[in-house]
Amino acid sequence: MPNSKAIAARPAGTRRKKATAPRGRRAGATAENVFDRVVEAIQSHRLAPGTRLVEEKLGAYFGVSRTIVRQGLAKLAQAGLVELSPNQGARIAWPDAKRTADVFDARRLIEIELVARVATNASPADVAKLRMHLRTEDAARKRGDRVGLVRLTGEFHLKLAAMAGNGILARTLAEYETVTCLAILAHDRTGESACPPDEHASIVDAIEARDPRAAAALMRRHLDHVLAGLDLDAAPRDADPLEAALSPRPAAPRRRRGH
Amino acid sequence: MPNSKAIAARPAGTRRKKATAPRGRRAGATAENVFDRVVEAIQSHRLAPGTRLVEEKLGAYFGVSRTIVRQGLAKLAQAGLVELSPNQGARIAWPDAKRTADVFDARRLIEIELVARVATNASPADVAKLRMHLRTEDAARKRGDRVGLVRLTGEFHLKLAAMAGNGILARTLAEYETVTCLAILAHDRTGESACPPDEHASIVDAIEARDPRAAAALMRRHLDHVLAGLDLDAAPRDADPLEAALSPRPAAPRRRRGH
DNA sequence: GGACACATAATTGTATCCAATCGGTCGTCG
DNA sequence: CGACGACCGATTGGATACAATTATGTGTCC
Repeated sequence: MPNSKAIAARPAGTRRKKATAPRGRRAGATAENVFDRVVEAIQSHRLAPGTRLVEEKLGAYFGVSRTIVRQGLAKLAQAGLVELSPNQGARIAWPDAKRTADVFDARRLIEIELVARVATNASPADVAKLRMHLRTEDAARKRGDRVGLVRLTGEFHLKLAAMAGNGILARTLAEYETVTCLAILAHDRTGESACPPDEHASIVDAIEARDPRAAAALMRRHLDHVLAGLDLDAAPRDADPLEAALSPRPAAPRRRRGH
Repeated sequence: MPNSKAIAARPAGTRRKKATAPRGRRAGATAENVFDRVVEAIQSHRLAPGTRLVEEKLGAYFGVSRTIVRQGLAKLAQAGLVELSPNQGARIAWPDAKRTADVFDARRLIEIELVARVATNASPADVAKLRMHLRTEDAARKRGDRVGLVRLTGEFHLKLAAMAGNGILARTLAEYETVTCLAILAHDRTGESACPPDEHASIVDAIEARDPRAAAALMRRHLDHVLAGLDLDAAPRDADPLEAALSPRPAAPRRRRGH
């Protein structure tokens, strides 16, 4: 029996004390929030594949009602991050070998094309943005911030995709990216299989040199390397049952969207 | 892949009379059901882009509670078929020119590759299945069943994608397909822009001949033709407000699929 | 000791209720 | 006569209550 309430969950005035009181919408306690936090927890290796997600527990952790949790879970399921079986609740998905291979195959197809386009059309500003990102990645690496690094290396691919100008493909790739993250979690053998250090840099070099061929080839090799780092035969291992995996967030980057 | 359960319109009596009545789960009255029926209504041109979808109305039509309707709408929104603005409810999406172009771009990228793979690997059984499908398409065309034809031409692409063996890409393509359908609805100038009659057949020919290059080229041309048939400058026109578009049994005969 | 049957607890699924919000209407005032 | 503002109806957003279902534990019988 976890110490459910223990988490100083909501920083802002949660105050759900009085049922008759402002029972209306609480800003910030939305389904996207649940989604983001679970995604982040996955990326941070705090939530392992296979973990059971009980609605009420999640609600307690996040300080929201089951209604909201449910919406979040639905989104997560749609994104393929969570598996939702009829009367048995949700658990973090465990991408099997086939699915993992398929995702990488799909990414290869899409990203090779996108990076070539970027290499063809990228503005100096774009290149600068990528270089800046690389520096951030390096900083995280130096600092030994593995969690941050995982997130950042993922974002690199997303930024690249966004530069290609096709919103739909970028969105699809974002989905794939998260599943990739999950697959890495489920199948990494070293516990360390983030993207190899310099490959992103080489790709940016090729982009700056306006060499689509090279950029495409590098991207392909890069993805192949990441895939090669996985052990697809790994059997599902038991997951810690939610525990305090989500509760005490260290200084949260917390995206404050809208404005 | 809509598993249309051929919903017999609920006997309008929504029975919210007594709370003690069979308030439990009614098989077949699920969120997927709502999703499928709306998708089908879109494909059947019964629901035009821009149509406002009022939760309670939908619920009445489908004989389900708002809870279920909302789940369905959430899925539709996730799939990009419905736009969900914060306090203003849902309406059928109206893909603008950019979005439409992006979808076609994405489809080109993916389908060219997939069709080439199929042309490389297709078994005789696969080819037979495609030929069979072509016959069904032809039958619908001969019979003047435009609604059925729209659905079938879409399914052709889906079946092809499934044969390529990558489940993820097939799923992504399925999403794109539905959005394509929406775009066609929103921007067609003739009211008749289904896939040109013989192009599917040529593609199958190329597959049977095991000529990936040709298959890819034909697919590209095919998609370009469909896109060319659209008038992307078309301004949003007002949509009939849901009307009896979905309701029990208005004008539309047929439907009643399954058995 | 093991398997089955039943009671019980935990959890999910759905309906319903109430507050919040939006859009429009009407009335008042400048 | 037009503009602004307060009401009102319609509709969405969210929490909760309760039914349904699955999971778990216990006792009995073989």
